Amino acid sequence: MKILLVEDEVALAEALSEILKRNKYSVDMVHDGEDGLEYALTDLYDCIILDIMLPKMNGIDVLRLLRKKHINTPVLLLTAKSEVEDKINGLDSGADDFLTKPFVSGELLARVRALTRRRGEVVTDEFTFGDIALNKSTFSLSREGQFVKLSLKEYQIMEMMMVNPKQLIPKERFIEKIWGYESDVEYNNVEVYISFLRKKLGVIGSSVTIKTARGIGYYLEGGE
Amino acid sequence: MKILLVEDEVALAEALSEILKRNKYSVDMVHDGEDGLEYALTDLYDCIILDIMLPKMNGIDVLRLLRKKHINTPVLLLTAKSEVEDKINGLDSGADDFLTKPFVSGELLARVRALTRRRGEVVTDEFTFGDIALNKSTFSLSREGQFVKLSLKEYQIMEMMMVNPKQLIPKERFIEKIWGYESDVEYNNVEVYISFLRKKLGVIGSSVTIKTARGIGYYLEGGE
DNA sequence: TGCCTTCAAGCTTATTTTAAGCTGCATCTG
DNA sequence: CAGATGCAGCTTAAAATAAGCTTGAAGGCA
Repeated sequence: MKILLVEDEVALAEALSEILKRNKYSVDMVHDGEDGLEYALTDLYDCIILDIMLPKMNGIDVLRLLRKKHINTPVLLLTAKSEVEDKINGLDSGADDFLTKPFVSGELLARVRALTRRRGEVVTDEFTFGDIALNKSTFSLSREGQFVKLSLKEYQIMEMMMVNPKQLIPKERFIEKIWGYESDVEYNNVEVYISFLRKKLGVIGSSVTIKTARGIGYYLEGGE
Repeated sequence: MKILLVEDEVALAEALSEILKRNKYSVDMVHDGEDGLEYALTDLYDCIILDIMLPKMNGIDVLRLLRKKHINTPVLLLTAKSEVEDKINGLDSGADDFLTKPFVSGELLARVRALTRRRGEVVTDEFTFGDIALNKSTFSLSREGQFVKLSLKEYQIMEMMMVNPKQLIPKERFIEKIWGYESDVEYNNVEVYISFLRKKLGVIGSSVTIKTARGIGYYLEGGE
């Protein structure tokens, strides 16, 4: 998910970029309106965060030109407090949402999320390996139309293995990542969930199996 | 509102055409890729429904050629289940949306509506999913002539789920979007409204259900 | 007043954890 | 080499915990 950030206050820009990156977006950052326009015209972005007050060309004009050239990337405008007219102009020029400075990071993220979702494209929240697919939006495992629902922990464990299948994952790693470092859950707990998962793989008749590496951990196999 | 339907399975094509016509679209129907391309190039259509597997020329190629000739009519691609690669190819070639076979008519209509709306003109005030419709201007849920009124919060929650049904929505997301980021309403509040909505879905006898994903959130299911 | 919203409490149900007995491999010993 | 021993992991059932549901009541707003 690629975001273009157009903001001239360098400190703020850096901070935002940092927040976005930490949330798995890849961010391109420019500091004036002309650059913003040029980058945006590549139509490479899933979302554009655009300040209104910018050197060389203001955000509203950038937005207007973009829309004229049929770049319909969702745009989130940043406005200084209470510039109501800006908001109205922005809306008329094709902005999708506003954020009034100052704002908290959670709000920014929520809006970006909303904008990128609104496009309605296909959401492939799916990992696949061998003959199975792990679906994030329904927390289920499937194979050829057969489904089983997974519980949260089951899902997390399965996801870890499917991110890079065939990769051996030590039991500690599961515990660290899912339960946290200072949790004192026993290894047996992981074993229990592996057992649940094996059963569910059987239910949908998958050829994928969870292999045990004695003394170490688990990995996925099968599907070739 | 004019739609081009390119689908080689004649029975399916007839059925779709019937559904679309009943919803006030005028439909042209062709059964292979070459005809599809030729018709589409007239640029007469508001939306093209395009199967991928087609005789003479496949849907992806048709789409690619169209886009190359700057025909930007919104295209809804029909893919067979689990052809993930098709989806990726389709997206790259300029498709606007996908529908995976088999699908229900409500979903087809909703997507066509979304695609034709994107162009600007028509503003529908209804979301549909499965056998129900959510009416934006009357704040009501309906199924085959039966109505229930929804309160504001009920409506907002329902709308969020109907925008992309089957998509799991975390409770946080509801709270962020409906109550605001810094509100400290409890999760229980969402649960209460979900409970209200379930009751109202029951009242109109809908087959749509709100599924719980424990520890995460909710999603709509049903209608097939 | 009447509806909508929120909160709280008790209840129900699912998930998570613990614990115990079993299985099988690997090593040790006679 | 056979049998014994021990460890690691597997599986299951049951207990503990957590999440979610539903209802009723209180407060707010029109």
